[in-house]
Amino acid sequence: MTSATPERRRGRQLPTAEELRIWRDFVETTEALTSRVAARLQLDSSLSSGDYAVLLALTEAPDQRMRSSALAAHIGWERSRLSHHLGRMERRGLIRREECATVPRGAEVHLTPSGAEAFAQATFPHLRTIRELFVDALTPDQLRAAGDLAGALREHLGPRHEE
Amino acid sequence: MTSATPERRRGRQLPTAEELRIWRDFVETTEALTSRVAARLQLDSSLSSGDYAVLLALTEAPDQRMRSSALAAHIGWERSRLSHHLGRMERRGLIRREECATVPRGAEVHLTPSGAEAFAQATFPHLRTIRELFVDALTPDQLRAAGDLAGALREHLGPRHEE
DNA sequence: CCCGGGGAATTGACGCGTCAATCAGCAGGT
DNA sequence: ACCTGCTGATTGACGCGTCAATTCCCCGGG
Repeated sequence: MTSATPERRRGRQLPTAEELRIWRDFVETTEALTSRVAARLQLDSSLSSGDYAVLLALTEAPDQRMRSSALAAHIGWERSRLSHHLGRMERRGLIRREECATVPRGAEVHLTPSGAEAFAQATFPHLRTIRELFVDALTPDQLRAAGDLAGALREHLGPRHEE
Repeated sequence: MTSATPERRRGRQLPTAEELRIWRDFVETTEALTSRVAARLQLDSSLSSGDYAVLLALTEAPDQRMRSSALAAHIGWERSRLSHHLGRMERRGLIRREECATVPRGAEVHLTPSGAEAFAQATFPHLRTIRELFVDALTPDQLRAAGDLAGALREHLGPRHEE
């Protein structure tokens, strides 16, 4: 029996129809939102969100360069993902990879002038998009709630980081 | 602080640092969440979220079959995306495509027994995952807030659906 | 000197998404 | 009949992600 103890139906049973509805709504909406933001970024500047993340990190890095493993850790990507992405970005001239003197087998990622330029051009419209599609959609309360939500979800997620 | 112009600083300026922080938190967290849910689904049942969405729609469809355009509309996918995905699913024997008698050039997507079976096996652990990673992470208030948020964002997003 | 590890990074295969073409039938108009 | 155009669906090219090898180099033992 599925005890209807007031305190705890959580943790044992399946989600209710209402909870499920919220889940689907939530997922579909955030997916739509991020894909719209990404599409605008692409239109405005020919950069993907991934490009933007990399360029942002490099722009803020001392000397606009970074070891690729440090970069991966910084933006929370898997190494191989970054490697593939850097390959594509290098072809487009946004970054450059150089052998690193200090570390054996260490690659250093440099921001090129054209990469810096692309980032500089992109950032203003991108921030505006975030405001238009996210911030402006929400009341101050809802915005706070979004922050809370993210915190709660992340906290719940973080611990059990692998089985 | 952000100018408290009575009228509403919305729509003109860039997001504040705080708003931006919330945005990043929100996006990163939801991305982590959905990718974890997808990974679990994959582990438990060898289905991707896309597979699941398609199988769910077909399972609920009268006669477990559906015109592919209707299917695309139902789950909100682009036609070509669905086409690619159905190709992959057909190779795995989850669905079957047949020429549709009534409509010229119309393809009808059928759920195969093995597709139905896979869905049946997948759904219970998947719902449990949703409860564990999403519902259980939130208080009832936060859950409601998530629904509100989705509603507000979707509403703001929906109108200008494309130019 | 050779050999087994181990860390840093890359590579390849493959699934997944998007965009832009393309194709097959079925209008209508002239 | 012959273009024009429409809708439904597929295809190809390419970017993106993940997982499982693989490479390179260095280090510590034997």
